Amino acid sequence: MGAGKIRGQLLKGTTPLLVLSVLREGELYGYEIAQRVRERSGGALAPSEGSLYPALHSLEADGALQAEWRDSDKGPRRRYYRITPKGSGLLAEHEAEWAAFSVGMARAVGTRANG
Amino acid sequence: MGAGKIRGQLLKGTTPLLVLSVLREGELYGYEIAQRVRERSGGALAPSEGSLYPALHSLEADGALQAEWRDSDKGPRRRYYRITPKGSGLLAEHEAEWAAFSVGMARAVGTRANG
DNA sequence: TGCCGCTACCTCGTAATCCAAGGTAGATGC
DNA sequence: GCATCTACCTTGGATTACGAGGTAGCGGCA
Repeated sequence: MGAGKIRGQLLKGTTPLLVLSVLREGELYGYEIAQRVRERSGGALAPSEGSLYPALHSLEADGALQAEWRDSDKGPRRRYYRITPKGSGLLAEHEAEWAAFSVGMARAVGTRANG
Repeated sequence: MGAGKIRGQLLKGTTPLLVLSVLREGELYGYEIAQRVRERSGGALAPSEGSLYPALHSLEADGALQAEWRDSDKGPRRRYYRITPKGSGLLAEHEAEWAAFSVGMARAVGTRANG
């Protein structure tokens, strides 16, 4: 069954990290963030809108993101998100936490451990 | 290490994988499983009893674990858990899912921890 | 005897947050 | 008008981690 999307509990807590991480590239709007995450993860990760938009609002409320409405030539207006200095700090924290977690999992599960 | 245990949402969905993984070594009882996970992860992961015991019961109900009460020389009796063939299959699935998730995260975030 | 601390099991309520499904709305094509 | 695509947003149900509390046996200590 190969390349199914990851769904369910594993994604919990990673949405802010994914959002902040893709926004490091520059400004993006919500719909585009979802596509970018899916692309960059090779299709493995695809946070749904029901979790993406609340996460964006939460990050904006925390001051980690700065947002702005802009009209589009075609289609509805878009809300562009940009990472703030505070967001960069938060990203660093999330990255460190993910790294620690990932290393801990690798050791505990040990499918490929050195010892 | 032990600077900070991973807590909260990141652990979601990983408890069955961790339990099955440490039980690959052989029979263990619940309290011991928790200690083993903590040791093997270098202190990074420490599922609490409030999540460990429900997970054990759930895995046993699914037929992934086989359990047996035994008296102890000192202290209360212990419930020893052993992994079943079905549990081994489930472990393989969880490992594959974790691997896919971990790789997807590494690609999306750009922070590699293992492999 | 009584109390405390350790091991070892279990359950409950709260909190987080994911997902599916549905809703609003503009632009385009038939 | 109606369907379709983009793009935003909300709601309700489900999963599950955690803290706090409970039951119990054993040993140490006064």
